[in-house]
Amino acid sequence: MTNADVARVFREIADLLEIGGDSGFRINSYRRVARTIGDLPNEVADIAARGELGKLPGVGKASAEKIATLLETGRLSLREELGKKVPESLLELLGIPGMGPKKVALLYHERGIESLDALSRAIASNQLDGMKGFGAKSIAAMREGIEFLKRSAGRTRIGAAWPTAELLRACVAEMPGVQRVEHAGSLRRGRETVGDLDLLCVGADGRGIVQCFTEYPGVSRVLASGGTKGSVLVGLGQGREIQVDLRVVPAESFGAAWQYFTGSKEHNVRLRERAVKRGWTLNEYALSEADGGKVIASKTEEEIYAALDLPWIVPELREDRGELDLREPIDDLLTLEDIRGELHMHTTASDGKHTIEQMVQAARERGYKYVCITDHSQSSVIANGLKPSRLLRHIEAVRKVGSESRGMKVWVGAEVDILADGSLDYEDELLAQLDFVVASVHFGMGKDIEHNTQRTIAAIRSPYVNVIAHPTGRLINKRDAMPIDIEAIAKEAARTGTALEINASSYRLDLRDQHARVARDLGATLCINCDAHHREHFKQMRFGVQTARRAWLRKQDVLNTRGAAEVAEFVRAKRP
DNA sequence: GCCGTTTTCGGCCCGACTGTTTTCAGTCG
Repeated sequence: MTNADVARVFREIADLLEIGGDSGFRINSYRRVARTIGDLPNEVADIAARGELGKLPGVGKASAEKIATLLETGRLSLREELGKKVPESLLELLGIPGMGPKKVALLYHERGIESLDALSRAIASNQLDGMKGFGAKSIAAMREGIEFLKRSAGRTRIGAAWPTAELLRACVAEMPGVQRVEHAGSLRRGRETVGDLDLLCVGADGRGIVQCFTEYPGVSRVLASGGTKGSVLVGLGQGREIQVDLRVVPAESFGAAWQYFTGSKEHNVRLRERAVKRGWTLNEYALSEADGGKVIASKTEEEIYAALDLPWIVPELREDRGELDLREPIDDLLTLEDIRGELHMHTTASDGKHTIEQMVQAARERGYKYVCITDHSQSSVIANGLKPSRLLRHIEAVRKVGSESRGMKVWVGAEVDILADGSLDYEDELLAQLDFVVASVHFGMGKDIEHNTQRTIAAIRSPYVNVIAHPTGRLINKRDAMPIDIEAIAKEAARTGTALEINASSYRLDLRDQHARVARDLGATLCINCDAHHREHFKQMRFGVQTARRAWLRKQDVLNTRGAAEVAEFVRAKRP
């Protein structure tokens, strides 16, 4: 059983308990366990084998036993009993916006509705008419909700959501009476996917601004529209939609509101607990004395954190992953401005869209000090990988561009396939002619964790390999990460002086945040690359940097924050 | 079910919007 499997079982238990009307606190603890396991960078089975399940946050004696049973037998009696009490297909009904456990239970007990299809049929044949709590508007909302569920494929890649978010922010900024507007939610925290978009604005006439917002031309449906809050659906293209929430607050509440709507939910719960312990209460308007007492802080996030004896915590860290235990802010947390070059990109020599000159020019326009051209190796046939003879000519071509490049170092490298047995797609004699080598797996990812790990470690041990690119091969929302032992890989990378990539493409973001954090903790150097196949792809660096910040990476942890001479020294130190 | 600077029991974060049960429960974030 993978971590995701264990997490799913705990989530399903929580959902089923909720439909059954169990204690909210008990339900929450199952959700907490699901989240803890789902977030783990390493295998929960290894933690179980060491007898350390109870050390995980939110995992007590009862949950530890359930996890162990699940890992040993693949089954859990509580889960199976709950599945017998009510049909499992009820879980899919919870996905309908506006539909919660109480309504699902009511539909099941009073009308025997067990699935999305059954609900669609019941609505179509007016079977819900006269049901208590289900008026005409509720039924219409359910019908549209089912349609939305079919159109939306869950969470959206941050790269797909970002342009729409920026457009909406600019649009709200132009509305009459709006003084300030900012992103909040998981977009601001830089998560790899977002569930919805959150905008927060300062303005006096909330109702007027919300009204104006719901009339924006891109809005396909208005979900809610009140005096301080509006929710709408906006098209993302290709028939996909995303929910966008706008909150309007007075200027004096902006800090409290921004903190509140940035989340994460878990971070906020911890923060409010901290407030309660001091006899205060924290909401989106202010940190204040309990029972409507005087306001302690509200204007800025900094004031609120300071009142709770905390440094201001950067949004990417707000995940309840230990950031509230920090006494001091992390020095030198990586920023976009720290990035001085890119070491993984493609040209028309393999499957890129631009020539060497065009890619170099695009990097120059971003202010980079160096680039490395890394086209595909011969085994990547579909990507027009280079046979050795072509590579030799390509090396000459890149060196020529480099010799004519003023103020920016141009290196020649390759993205070399790691073959099934861990060997590389070019001979050492050829690799030795390159300035820098990126190695990666492109096929045969379906193997087990032991095989994948040894395959990657074999590549790390080559004296010519400088970066392992997209180490798990995942494609967000498309292909799962291949299982790897990140601790073993990170230790070997640290020992040999090999960097591990955070691929900044929003399709990949690989290593992901939690993996990168483990890698850094074990002493490995990270390297953030856009894997650009088009000059526009350089813009994805912001997502890679946010992922790195979520991994608590500092400037010194990242290879391409260093100068060209230091990068060259990183290579030289590993060569024979 | 979890947890502890109110520590082994008794708490566990907070408010907006909607529909409709006309005083509030359900859902959401």
